[in-house]
Amino acid sequence: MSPTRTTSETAPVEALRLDRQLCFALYGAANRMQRLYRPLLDALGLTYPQYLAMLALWEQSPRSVGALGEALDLDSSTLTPLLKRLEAAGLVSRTRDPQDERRVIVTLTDAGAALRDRALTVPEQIFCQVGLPLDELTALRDKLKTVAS
Amino acid sequence: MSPTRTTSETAPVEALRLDRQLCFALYGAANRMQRLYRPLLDALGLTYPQYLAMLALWEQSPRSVGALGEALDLDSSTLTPLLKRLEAAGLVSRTRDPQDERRVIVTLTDAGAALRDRALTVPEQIFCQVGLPLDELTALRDKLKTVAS
DNA sequence: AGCGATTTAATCGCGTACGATTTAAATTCA
DNA sequence: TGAATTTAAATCGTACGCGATTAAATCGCT
Repeated sequence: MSPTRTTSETAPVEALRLDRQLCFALYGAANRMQRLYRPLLDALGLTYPQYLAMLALWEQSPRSVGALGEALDLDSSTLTPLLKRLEAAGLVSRTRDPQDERRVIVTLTDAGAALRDRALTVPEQIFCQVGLPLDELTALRDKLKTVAS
Repeated sequence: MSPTRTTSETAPVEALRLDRQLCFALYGAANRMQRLYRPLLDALGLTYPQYLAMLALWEQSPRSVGALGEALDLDSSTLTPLLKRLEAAGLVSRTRDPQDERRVIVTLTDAGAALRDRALTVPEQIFCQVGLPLDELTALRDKLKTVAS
């Protein structure tokens, strides 16, 4: 009755089991979350990371690339192309800081500021699909903030 | 004493605050986790998603692309190029299933199976850096599995 | 003032993710 | 049986992430 041994279900090494990995749970949840947002953000003409950048800018608008990167934990090699696309979409402007020409200042355009109104319903729509009670969601979010940071 | 009004800290719309978003906590934690793994996986010659694919294959080796995609929640447009790179690295072989020529069967090579030994210490090394007690890590992992799935 | 060190973005290369489409093989069923 | 449908992978295009490097501006120090 021993299983056929053509497949190598090599003696379960517990430490390496996929379903035991926090990293995989995180990876999967992050991917699924992005898929959940996609249809809503498509309607706004934003990608998921662009949406996060807009959230940051809606909170505070003239910001340097560096400050934005700090807030999002992304560096300029990721942000620069993303911001150029937001600029091409007419949502932000990018100008050198006259006080310090190394810095690039990102500012919401009127269209970028206005887009916030259309984004207002997004969080609620996502919440409904996540399927966690608010208190658990909050606890999960706060626990995630402590992971490897 | 009101703040200067050149910056548009537009009246805090609670629902859109970055620090309130589960999606952003997830996004950040997933990115940070990947950065944590990078130096360890570099030593194994694997990327992070490749490592996850190898975890799945170490559990069960001849698997179709579809079955692997099911396990990882990825589709063939992501997996096919990834698996071709693992094949180029000599860790897996890819062959058409003779029983059903639509299917491609992915099998660990000897080198691929052997790599598991060198991966054995990875989970422990990561655990030390994540900074969560085991019971909290387990609870977090299991909660993540329920998110949007 | 001058010059090396530092800081800030941008650039480049590689490897994902994924929607949309394509190709080929297997299956259904008229 | 054979045409239409379904299924499995591959292909293609777009947009990340990020390590490594580069370029330009500023700072620090004598």
